[in-house]
Amino acid sequence: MKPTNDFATRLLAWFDVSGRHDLPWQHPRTPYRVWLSEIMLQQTQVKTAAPYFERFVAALPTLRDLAAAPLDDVLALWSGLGYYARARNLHAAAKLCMEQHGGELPRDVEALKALPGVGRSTAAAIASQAWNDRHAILDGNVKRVMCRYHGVESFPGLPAIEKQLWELVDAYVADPALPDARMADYTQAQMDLGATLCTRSDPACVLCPLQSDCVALRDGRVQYLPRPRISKKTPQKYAHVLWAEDPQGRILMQRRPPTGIWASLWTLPQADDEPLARDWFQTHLSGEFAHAVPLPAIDHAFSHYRLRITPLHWRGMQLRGRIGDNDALRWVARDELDLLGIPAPIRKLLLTRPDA
DNA sequence: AATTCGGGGTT
DNA sequence: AACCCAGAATT
Repeated sequence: MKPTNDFATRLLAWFDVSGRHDLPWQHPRTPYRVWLSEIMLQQTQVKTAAPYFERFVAALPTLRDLAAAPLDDVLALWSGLGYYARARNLHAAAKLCMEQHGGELPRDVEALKALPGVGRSTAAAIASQAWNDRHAILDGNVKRVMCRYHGVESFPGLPAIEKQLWELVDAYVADPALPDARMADYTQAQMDLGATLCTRSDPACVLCPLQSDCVALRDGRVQYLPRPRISKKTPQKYAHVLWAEDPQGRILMQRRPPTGIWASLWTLPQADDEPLARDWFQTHLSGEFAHAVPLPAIDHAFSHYRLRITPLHWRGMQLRGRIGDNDALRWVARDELDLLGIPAPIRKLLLTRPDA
């Protein structure tokens, strides 16, 4: 626990030679693009987020554009990326910046943390990368590096351990040998070290600039640190979805409620079991429920439960009465699907073409 | 302090 | 199958 060595100096020297200098959000590196990238990269790998980032900034190049866009457009750009609260928070934060910060991101970590979707680490990442301000991050990469470098033998997600890790990174970032002008590089260097060298499995310790005083390497503990969280098995849940097409081949889509899983996204009408699916059908549609064509079940895994989705398909359906022309239930043509935020497994299902 | 939010990739 | 990943908000 001696943050008085040349941690930052060695890390920056390594970064200059071996860091990542061509990530999409680095050219140009504007506050808006840094912010967007940090939100997209929460619990998401660079390789996954990169194409979404390119598409997003092409459609909404500035914070002003984002604030002015309909939420449905933002969710459509996020569709398939997961953790959709990030998209809703991003949109709300953009509007807040328009009203309270003159259309710009605030250059202040406390104001950044007050934005929805921005916590302590993300605020520090934005401030350091956008303006070279002196703030320490503590993301998954830094936690892994710190646990190994200091030989932390407890799961880093525990509040007490996390507090200890924050104290460590705060001490390192206060090193006078770390120049103000290099704070953006320092933050990027830590993430690059964790993502490309000090990886979860099979880290390249032989190439590491910190190998001379890494506790885990010294003690042969690298492959055991950081310790994993205590696992518990995830429950199995079930859902029946109703895929109804009208005579024009349009699909009946329903907007999910603003809270819970897939909040505010568009999906097929869904029920917990088949009797409830029948009830929904008979309330909303005219036709014969028993004429449903069952399609193969889809197994989808979330982080905290597994979901088996059983689709039922009908053609030539129409709604009862006048229900349907509203913001939560409507017929959608196939070529309009790209304009909606749709969960990945439902989008994948709709792209298959059920047989006659 | 524990749970809730996705989806893709790795092992 | 289990686990992880540039975490934050909610309860």
